Amino acid sequence: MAGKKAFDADVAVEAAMLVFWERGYADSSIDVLGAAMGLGRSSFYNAFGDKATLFQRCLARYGSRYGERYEQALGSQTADVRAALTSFFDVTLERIADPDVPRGCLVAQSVIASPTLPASAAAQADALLGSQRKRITTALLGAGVAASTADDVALQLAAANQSLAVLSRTSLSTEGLEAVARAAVSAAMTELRSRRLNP
Amino acid sequence: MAGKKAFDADVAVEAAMLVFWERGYADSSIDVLGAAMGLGRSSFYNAFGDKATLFQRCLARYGSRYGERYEQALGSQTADVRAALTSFFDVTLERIADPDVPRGCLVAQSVIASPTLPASAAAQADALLGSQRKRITTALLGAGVAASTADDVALQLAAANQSLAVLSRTSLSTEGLEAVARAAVSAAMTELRSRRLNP
DNA sequence: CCTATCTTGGATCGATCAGTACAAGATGGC
DNA sequence: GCCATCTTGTACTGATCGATCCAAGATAGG
Repeated sequence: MAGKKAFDADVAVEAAMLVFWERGYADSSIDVLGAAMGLGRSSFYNAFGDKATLFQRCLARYGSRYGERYEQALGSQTADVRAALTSFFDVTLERIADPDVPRGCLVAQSVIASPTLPASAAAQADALLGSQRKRITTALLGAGVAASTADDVALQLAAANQSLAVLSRTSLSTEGLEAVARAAVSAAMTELRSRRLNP
Repeated sequence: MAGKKAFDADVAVEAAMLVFWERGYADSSIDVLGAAMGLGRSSFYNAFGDKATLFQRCLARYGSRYGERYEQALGSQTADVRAALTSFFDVTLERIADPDVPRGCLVAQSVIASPTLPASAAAQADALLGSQRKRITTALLGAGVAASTADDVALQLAAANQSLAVLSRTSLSTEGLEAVARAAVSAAMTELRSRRLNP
C-alpha cells in the first residue's frame, strides 16, 4: 500500500488503450484492464473514475497520437500531393505492421460498436472520424484544390483508410493492404486531375 | 407448454441475426436474443445449442441472403460493367437505407471483433469476406477483364464496400455514402480502362 | 512526532452472464 | 386411452460483470 501513486497514469492509459483496441469496449473487463495497467481495483477507480471515462481517455489518446502523425504526413510534402497522400496511408500501414500494437483501428471499431457504447463515447468516436476527414480536406485545400473537390476527395480517402481497419483483421496479406492504399491514392490523383480539367 | 415446437426456427434465426447485427456478439446476451426470438431459455438451448452456434447460423444466413443479392446485382447486367458495379453498391446502400434492418454490416463487424470471437466464427466471417471478393472477381472475369486486373479491382471494390459498413454508423449523410459508392465505381472503371490500354 | 490526506489490497455488493436441471404439460404412435 | 417423447417455463448453477466499501498503511505538512 502507499500514500503516493505507485504508477504513471500515462503509462496506464497507454496500456488500457491497447486492451480496448485489441478487444473492443465490451470485451475489455475491469479485471483485464487492471491487469494490463498494473492496477488493483481501488487504484483503478480512484484514478480513472469508471470504465466509460477511461475509455474516452483512451479514445482521445488514440486520436491525438495518430492524428498528429496523419497531420505531419499530410503536411510534410505540400508541394507534392501524391507524396503527401502516400505518406498519409503509410501512417496506417505502418501502424498495422507494427507488432507492438493491435491491428485494426480503435476509432473504426468504436464507430461500429456505437449502438452499444456509452453515448458520449460513440459521439467522440464519430467526431474523431470527422476530424480525420477534415485533416485531409485541409491538406488538399492547402495544395490549391477547390473546396468542393477537396471535400469529395477527402471523403474517398477517409473511406479507403477505414476499409484498411476492417481488412487488416482479415487474412488479406500485407501486399493486399498496400495495394488498397496505393489504388486509393491513384484514384484520388485521377479525380483531382479530372476535376481541374473540368471544374 | 407444448409437445410441438411453438416457433418457426427460420423466423427465430432471422430475429437473432438482427440482434447480433445491431449489437455485436459480445453485447447480445441470451436474454436479449431469447426475447427477440420469442423463446424461453429451454427452447433456445434445446433448439440452437448455444450462443456461438446460433451466431454462426446467423452469419451463414446473412452471408447467403446478401450474397445472393450481390450475385444477382453483378450478374444482371453482364454487358455493362459500370451498371453491374452500380447495382452491386446499390445492394449495400439499400440495405443501409432499410429501416427494418440495422446499419453497418454483420460481416465487417464480426471481422473487426474477431480477436474476441469464437475462433470458428472469426474464420467464418473472414471466409465470407473472401467470398464477397471472389464474387466481384468472377463478375469482372465474366465481362472479359484480365485475371490479374480483375483480382486487383475486385479488392478495391470490396474494400470500398467495407468502408460503407463503417461510415454507415457515423453521422455521414446518405448522400455521402452514395458519393463513396459512386466514386468507387468510377475509380474501378478508370482502372479497367487504363489497364486495357496498358496491359 | 503527529495527524490529515491519500493510495492500496482485498472483501464484498447486486446484477448479469452463459448454461443446466427438472418437472409440468402437450403431442403423436399405437 | 396410454405412454414414450419432445417442448417449455422456471428455478438455479457458478462465474463474471462493473462498482463500492473499508481498513491498513504510506506520505507530507506542521
